[in-house]
Amino acid sequence: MRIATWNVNGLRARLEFVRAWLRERKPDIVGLQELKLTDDKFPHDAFAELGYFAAVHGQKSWNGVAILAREAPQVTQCGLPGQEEMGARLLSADAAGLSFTTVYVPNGKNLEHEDYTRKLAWLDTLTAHFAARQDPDAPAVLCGDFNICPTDLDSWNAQQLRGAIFHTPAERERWRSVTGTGLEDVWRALHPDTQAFSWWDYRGGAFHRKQGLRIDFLLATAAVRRRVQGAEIDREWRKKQAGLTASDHAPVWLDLE
DNA sequence: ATGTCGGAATTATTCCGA
Repeated sequence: MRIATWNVNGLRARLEFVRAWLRERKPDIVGLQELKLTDDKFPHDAFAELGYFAAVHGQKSWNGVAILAREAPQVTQCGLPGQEEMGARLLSADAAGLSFTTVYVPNGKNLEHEDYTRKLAWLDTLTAHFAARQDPDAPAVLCGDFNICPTDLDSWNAQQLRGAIFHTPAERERWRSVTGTGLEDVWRALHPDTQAFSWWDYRGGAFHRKQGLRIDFLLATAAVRRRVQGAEIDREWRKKQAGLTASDHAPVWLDLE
C-alpha cells in the first residue's frame, strides 16, 4: 500500500498534472494541500474516473485540503478545532485501516508578521489535538506541508537562513512537540544522512540550482512504522510534464506492507 | 532582477500570498 502527501498549489490549475501522477504512481491514499477552491468546485468525477473517492475541506482562493482513497474516506475531523479562523488546513479520515490526517500548516510569512505568532499557536493547537488521541498505538498518519525545516540538513543553505522563517528555534521546538506525540518522520528515519528537498521556489531557477527545503512530511505511529518498506520524495514530479506546469512541491510517499 | 506561479478582482492589469 502506498500513501502520499502533496501540496499541489491550486487543484484547478494542477488537475491534469495530478491525474497523470496518480496513473503513474498509483498511490492508495493521498493527502492534498493548497487546493485553493471551495468544496463545490472539487472535481470528484475526475478522480472517480481513476478509481479514487475524495473527502474535502476547501475554501475560496486559499488553503484547502483533501484526502483521496480507493474507498470513500470516513471523515473524523474537518478543521483544527479552535483554529478555524486560520483557514481550511486540517482534515482527518479513516481510510484503508489508517487514521489519516493531512495538514497545511500556516506559512508565517516572516518573523515580524503577526502570522508568524499565529503559526506557532496553530502548531501548539495541533500538538494538543494529537496528544489527546484515544489510542496512541493505533495506526495513524499525519502528513502534509509543515512549512518547517526540522534540522539544518533539511535546508539548502542553513547557515545563511539560520533564524529565518521555517528555520527558527521556536518552529523547530513545535516540530519536536508534534513528533513527540508518537509520530516519526518516516522519510528521515529511512534516510538519516541524506539531504533532499520537497519544495523549491518557482523564482530564480531554484529547482535547477538545488535551492530547496524539505518541509513536506509523512509522520507515522509505531504501528505504521513497522510496516514501512520504503519512502521517497518524488522529485521527478517537480518537473514540467508534457507541457503541464508542476507544483512548487514534490509529492512524498511511503510504501507499507 | 524581489527573476514565478495561482487566484481574485475586474476585464489585461494589478494585488496578494506563497
